[in-house]
Amino acid sequence: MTESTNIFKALSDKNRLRILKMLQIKPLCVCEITDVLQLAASTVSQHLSILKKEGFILEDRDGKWVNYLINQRPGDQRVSAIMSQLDFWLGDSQLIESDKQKVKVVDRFKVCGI
Amino acid sequence: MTESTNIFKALSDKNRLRILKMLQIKPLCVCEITDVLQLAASTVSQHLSILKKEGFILEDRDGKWVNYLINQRPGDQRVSAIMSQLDFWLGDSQLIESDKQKVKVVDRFKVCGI
DNA sequence: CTTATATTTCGGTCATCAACGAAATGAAAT
DNA sequence: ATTTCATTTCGTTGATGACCGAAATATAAG
Repeated sequence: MTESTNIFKALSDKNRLRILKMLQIKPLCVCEITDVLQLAASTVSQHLSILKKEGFILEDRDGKWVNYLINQRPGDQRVSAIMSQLDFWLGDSQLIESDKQKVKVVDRFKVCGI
Repeated sequence: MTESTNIFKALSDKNRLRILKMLQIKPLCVCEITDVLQLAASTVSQHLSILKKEGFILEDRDGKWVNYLINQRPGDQRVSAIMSQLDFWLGDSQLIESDKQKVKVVDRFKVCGI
């Protein structure tokens, strides 16, 4: 009996919304996201697993890295609806802007393995 | 410093979604909602206050009753967007259908003051 | 094969939230 | 004014969730 998950619950966490916005810039690996959000890698991994389970993102292993990226063809129409207008749902905050800047310059060879 | 509330958080609770669906049938007072959801009146009151704060619903006092109803002109565009297609966001479950039936026959003069 | 790095899983802590009953408030009826 | 009923507010409890560090896993490099 697959309990139908509430799609809003996956989006009720601010850091998960931040991750979605970051991935709209470009695919990122866990440690890059960790560096921007300043959270433990295990925490970020948990958030990513929730977003993946709901169909918002996909993972793509590349050697020892796992890249996460926006799912361009989600099975759930509601997911497409939200992702196509994420700015509308989110509103642009100072924090999101700051994340964007960091994502643009983040370099996994510098921030990983610290 | 009005902390911008996450609109998804207000919708992340199943019982609050049930309430919104019920109010789409007709305005209801607290004890009617209490009767359908089978929750304590204080709990229902709390849910209603959250939905009201986010602009989903309005209250309209009528003597000793307080009727709650869908806000037809929400200030927040996201609220209108969700409410105009609530079925799309929610999906129709067995539980929601059952709530609808109960709402149609509920009578405040019978269920209140028990 | 061993080491190093990236990630996930696990176990635990702390904060948040839904739920309740009791007490307080609001509004009518007696 | 007092009682009655609907609702809200308050204080508490139990469940859920975000977070962390440590241990386990996966992959690449030496």
